[in-house]
Amino acid sequence: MSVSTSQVKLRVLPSGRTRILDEAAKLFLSGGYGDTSLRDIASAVGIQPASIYHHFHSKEELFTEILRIGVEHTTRAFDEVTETLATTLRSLDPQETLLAHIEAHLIALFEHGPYTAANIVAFPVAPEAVKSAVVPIRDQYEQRWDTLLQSLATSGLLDPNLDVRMARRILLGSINSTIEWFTPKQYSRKKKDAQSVNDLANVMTTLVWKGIAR
Amino acid sequence: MSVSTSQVKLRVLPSGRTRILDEAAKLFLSGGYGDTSLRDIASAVGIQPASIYHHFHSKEELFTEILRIGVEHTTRAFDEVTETLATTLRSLDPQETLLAHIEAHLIALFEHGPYTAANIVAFPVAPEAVKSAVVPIRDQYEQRWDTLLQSLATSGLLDPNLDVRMARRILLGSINSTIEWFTPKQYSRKKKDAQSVNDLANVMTTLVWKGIAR
DNA sequence: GCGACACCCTAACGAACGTTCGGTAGCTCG
DNA sequence: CGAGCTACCGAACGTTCGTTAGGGTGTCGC
Repeated sequence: MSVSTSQVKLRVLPSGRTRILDEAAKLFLSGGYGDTSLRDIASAVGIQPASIYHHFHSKEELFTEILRIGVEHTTRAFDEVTETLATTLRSLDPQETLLAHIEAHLIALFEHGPYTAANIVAFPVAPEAVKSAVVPIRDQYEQRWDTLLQSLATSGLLDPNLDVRMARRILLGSINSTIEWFTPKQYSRKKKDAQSVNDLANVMTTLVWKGIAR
Repeated sequence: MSVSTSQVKLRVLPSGRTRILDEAAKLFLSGGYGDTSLRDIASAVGIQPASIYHHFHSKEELFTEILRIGVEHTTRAFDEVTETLATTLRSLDPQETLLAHIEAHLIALFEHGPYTAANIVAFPVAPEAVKSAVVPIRDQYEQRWDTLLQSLATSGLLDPNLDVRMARRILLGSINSTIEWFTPKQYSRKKKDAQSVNDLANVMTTLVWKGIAR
């Protein structure tokens, strides 16, 4: 008890800038860019609208930063999986590789919630200036998927008629759109159709790999 | 030449209300609900903002109507395919059935452009009142897909481990997300990767049916 | 030829918006 | 102790927003 309470709080609780980002991400996620005002964000954080300008130059910069963080989380998750798989000695089943990356993407989507999810629902209707700022780092992430799928293709593991870039877009599109209907087990209230992110990843991978046909 | 020019124009050109809907749909599609003002819409149509209120009670009603029309187009397209397939005497290949419905959905998405597309990109960040007004008719459409897939499942044509509702959600999610990257041949400027909606439907169907694995 | 109605106008309302400015409390460090 | 910095506040700015009120003009049925 010798450590002062204020010091502990400062370490544990998010600082001002992070608090703004967290609350803003939630609001942008549910209301988009135009319908979320800086006054909404400020009141969610418990500060005055003017105080936001101490941390960000403009509303657009704040929004761009949120999208950037979201992509960053996803990219890092992808790279960690790649690294883990590389250091694993056992031979790599291609379907397991796919599963690991799909799961990582889904975890980023549902676990780091608002930041990543905002990239799905709020990006398409974002101001042009925001879009063009985020597109380059989104491209970097998509490039990783292209590389992964291409390596599977050159190993002869994919349908040779498949357009890899097209397959990647459809694949990521289907994964991302789960944000609109899936609720992970731990957050769901009704136990009925509740499943874990892991379950979802398994279903998605099987579906992508083998299709829906018997 | 006995028919007066004005009469012909009145039949061919969209009337005031339709013009408003058309322009508004385009703007809502690219900017979402909050960032699209009635003044933007009015100036695109070439009228005054106040004139919109002669046709719609509020901005929300206008937006809701656009989303409603979009779903209506998609639903009608689905039903027309069902009817056509029913009156066709030859036996129905399940994959062809799927292809026909996927193609119909994609045509509605890219041909009736803004109305249907707005349901994909602008709906998730729409005001709650708008969402709850559109959800019931969206459900009706999704119900048709559930029925279709369920009939395939009970015929033993689908993977028995498959959750039909989940598969439908993933399937529709992947189809809908094409709106963010696909540009049909006739509209595309660069000939390189240009393909028709029909081509896209074929790729999607094969992918959904058999997966990406060789 | 005249009321009724559809359609669009000008003008303006109050509210909400992003943003700016000057100031202040508290902490750090010489 | 006091200069300097971080984090925030209160008040206000000019602008834009959705919406309303009231008026004008053309067309159509009677």
